[in-house]
Amino acid sequence: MTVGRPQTYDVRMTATQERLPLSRERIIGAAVVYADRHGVESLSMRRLGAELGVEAMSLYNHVSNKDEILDGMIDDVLGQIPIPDPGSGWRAAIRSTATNALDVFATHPWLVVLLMQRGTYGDSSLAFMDRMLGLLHEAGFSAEDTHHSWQMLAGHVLGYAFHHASGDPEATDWRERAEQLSRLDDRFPNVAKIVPYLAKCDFRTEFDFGLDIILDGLEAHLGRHPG
Amino acid sequence: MTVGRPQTYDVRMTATQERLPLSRERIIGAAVVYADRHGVESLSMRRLGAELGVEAMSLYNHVSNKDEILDGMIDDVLGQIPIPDPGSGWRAAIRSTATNALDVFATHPWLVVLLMQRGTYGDSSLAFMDRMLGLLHEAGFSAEDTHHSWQMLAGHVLGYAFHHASGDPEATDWRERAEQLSRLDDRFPNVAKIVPYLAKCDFRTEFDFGLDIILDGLEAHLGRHPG
DNA sequence: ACCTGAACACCGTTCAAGT
DNA sequence: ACCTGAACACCGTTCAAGT
Repeated sequence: MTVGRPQTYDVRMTATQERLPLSRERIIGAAVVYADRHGVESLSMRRLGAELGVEAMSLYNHVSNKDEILDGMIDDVLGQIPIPDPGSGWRAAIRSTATNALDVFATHPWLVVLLMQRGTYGDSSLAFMDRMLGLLHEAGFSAEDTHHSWQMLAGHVLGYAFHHASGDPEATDWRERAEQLSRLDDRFPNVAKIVPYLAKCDFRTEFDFGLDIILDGLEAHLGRHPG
Repeated sequence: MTVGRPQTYDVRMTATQERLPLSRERIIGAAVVYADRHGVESLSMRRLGAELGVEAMSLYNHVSNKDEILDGMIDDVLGQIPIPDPGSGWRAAIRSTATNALDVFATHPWLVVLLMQRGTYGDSSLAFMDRMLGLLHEAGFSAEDTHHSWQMLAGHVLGYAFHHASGDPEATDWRERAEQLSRLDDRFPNVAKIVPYLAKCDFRTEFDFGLDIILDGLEAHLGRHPG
């Protein structure tokens, strides 16, 4: 906070020194950081302004809407998903991209919330989708099967991202939840039976289990219906 | 509205006649209807009160929170998913249940939003989950694989429900979106390529395509790793 | 016992006013 | 050109007051 503070006692000086000029990027960046820390639901123009040392209304000089900030946040983190390397074969490329995408969803749990609120047809979503579709089409899938495969893979990632993000972030974690569930032996016996696996099982091994089944299925389908 | 209205000109009389006594069920029922019609995001205590011909504050006599209403809505619609018939084999039972679940998500697009906000470990969610886990376990899956399979199926359903619910409900539908997308030929060529299939393809055939791949994969896995 | 009006602490957003 | 205070129409929720 006080790092780089100039040696002067003029309060206005230090204030202006510490306050970089506002900009669209700085606002969106601050919004991402805020949402990572406190969740999107508590992100408000007033609070975001305070975070930037500025009144809420100042934000409207660089951004026309709260929605524009939200869309910007989506673009920001979706852009971080690495571009797949098609050289190593479609299956490996798809697999690593799905994993990378899940990583982004895991580090920014608000992403899946915003995608639902704001839709999945923003520019960065489309760009990402386009690369994946291209990969599948080049692999030999027909146009229709390319679409089906994409939907399936997207469904898998979104489903897991959803599951990971669901519930309020302040709430109990997996282990605590498992404790609660185990008390419900008689009401939900089958749930109780898998609680030990809930507790020990890694989220990502689950994801990979399903991902491999999907990839196996798609590969087999491609063999039977080459484009 | 005016059905069964008594033949009197006393305004207060007709008002009290038309207004059934408030109750938790009536409030939650009205909330479901309101959300179906106008979306959850615009559901407020004041508006819900108005819908019931009552002031917003009256609701607090039958419900302690807005959150209690939201949880009640989830319970209400999840309870509608028919219980699977295990007699016809696990695969058929799972398949029909997944389809029935998707139907519920499709008729109540707000459900996936609320599940994300409120978490997936409410009573009705657990009850549904317990039945599915039981089905899989009886089919011969190990406890661990039962869990994996459930997660995968839930991921598929939630992923598609998510995709169906994403974007604001007032927005353009599939065909209009496809029109917009087709204008982006040069920026997103691969997206443009599958637009015709987007437009004509039924949401549910997509879902079934993926569901069958998942079921095939699980069946094969069960053959290799019987519980 | 149930309903209500006023109030409180919040929202997003507009707009005229300041520098 | 950028920032701000006051204001508007909304939130969920509380509470004392009405019947």
